[in-house]
Amino acid sequence: MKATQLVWLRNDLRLDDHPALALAAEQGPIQVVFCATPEQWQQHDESPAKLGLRAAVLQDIADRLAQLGIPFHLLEVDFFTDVPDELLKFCQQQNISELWFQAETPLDEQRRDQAVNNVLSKANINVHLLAEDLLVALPVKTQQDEPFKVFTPYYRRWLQILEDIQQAPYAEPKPQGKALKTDLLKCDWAGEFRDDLWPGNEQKALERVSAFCEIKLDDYKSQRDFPSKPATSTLSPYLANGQLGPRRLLATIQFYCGEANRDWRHDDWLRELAWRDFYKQLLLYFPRLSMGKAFKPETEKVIWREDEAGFKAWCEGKTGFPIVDAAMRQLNQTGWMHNRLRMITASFLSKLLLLDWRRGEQYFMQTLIDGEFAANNGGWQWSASTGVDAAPYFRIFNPTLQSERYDPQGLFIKRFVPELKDVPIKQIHNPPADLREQCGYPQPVVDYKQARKDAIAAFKDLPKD
DNA sequence: ACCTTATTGAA
DNA sequence: TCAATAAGG
Repeated sequence: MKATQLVWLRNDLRLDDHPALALAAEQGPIQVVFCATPEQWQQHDESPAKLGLRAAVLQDIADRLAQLGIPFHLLEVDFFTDVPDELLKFCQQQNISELWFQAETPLDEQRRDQAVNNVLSKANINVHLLAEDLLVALPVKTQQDEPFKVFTPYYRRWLQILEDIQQAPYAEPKPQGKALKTDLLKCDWAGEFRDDLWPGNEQKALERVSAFCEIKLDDYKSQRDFPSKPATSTLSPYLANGQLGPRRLLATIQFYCGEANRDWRHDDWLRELAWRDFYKQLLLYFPRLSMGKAFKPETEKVIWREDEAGFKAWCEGKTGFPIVDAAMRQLNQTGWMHNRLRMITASFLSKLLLLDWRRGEQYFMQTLIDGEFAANNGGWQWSASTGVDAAPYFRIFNPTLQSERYDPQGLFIKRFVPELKDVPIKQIHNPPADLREQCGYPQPVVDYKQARKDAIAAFKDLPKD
């Protein structure tokens, strides 16, 4: 009789392409557990939308596991620090001696996993802690054995390694017996989310990957920067909860690039997946990133402004800069924001309002359905010029120019800022004062030229540590 | 993964 | 006036 293998799901909520599930199932019959930690999630600013999607995904998994005859258990405690004892208790009750899970890189998660490893190992439970589930989980290091601090060289090395280690997606676990009764899970912590935009269903997520690669991969590079066009994958909410596995994404890219006779290694969307790996693995080497610290120590000396009215206007999409406001309203209404707009709004907060980038980072986490610590922190520090491979401090987005370039017809603005729906194209990017008055649209909260000068001055001559 | 300003030469 | 280009934040 083979020993029962317990698979602990965390941010990898799927059955397809799941290393821990697949490898555990080779060893014996499996059971699956998820441990909710709602207080901890709140401390980490996880948004209601993200938790809502998570609950839906868990229900989908529970139902499908029941069909396969695989037992699923939902545990709940308050904090990560409560998890080791809860898992130990569960293993002892169920007489389980093998536990499988995949690493996560933020510091609190690393510490939780180490504690689980210690507590369960002491109780003679074998802990199989697999690598973080990235496309390239192996260390990607320079010739000097240092972690890369710039994306482009990281990406070159990453591509080389990826070619060597290419791994096919893992198959979904096989049926393990008669179907079990399905339970309705109790997830009091779940929040509202746009399930019309992101169904909490693994099959639909996988279909979206294929549809995106088949229809949009060719034009991704040329179209991705226009927020009014549906040119991006919109898969990030599924990546954040781990509803899609990285090998499945790579295999789908390779399949459709092959069909189109293109080299998958030059695919621009794959490059975005490399950014995801880049930011996640950085947390292993630079714990200060998980501690609210800037990557560049000298930028801790920047004196950020105190401006509650400005912050509130930014959050609510009432800054008087149409593209910024449209972007923030897209975030508030859907839980998602187009990537180009994330850069524009982050630059606006950290440079033009000169507010501490951590405030923007937090608001994004509290609102985004795809909020994910590594990428969110990485993106904000890039924008604020405090991070790895950061934009130079003087690289400040001009919201009006960005708007003219990437929303030339004002279509995106009109979709989310209805006050401006009748404003002519020529004036939509920066309407004159009297027209704003007529439309009931706010005047600009900052003077762009002056704000730009102030931002450059705030960063200039910082003492090097 | 940016923007401004100065300069030049053409309309 | 205006587009193209270079330099520098």
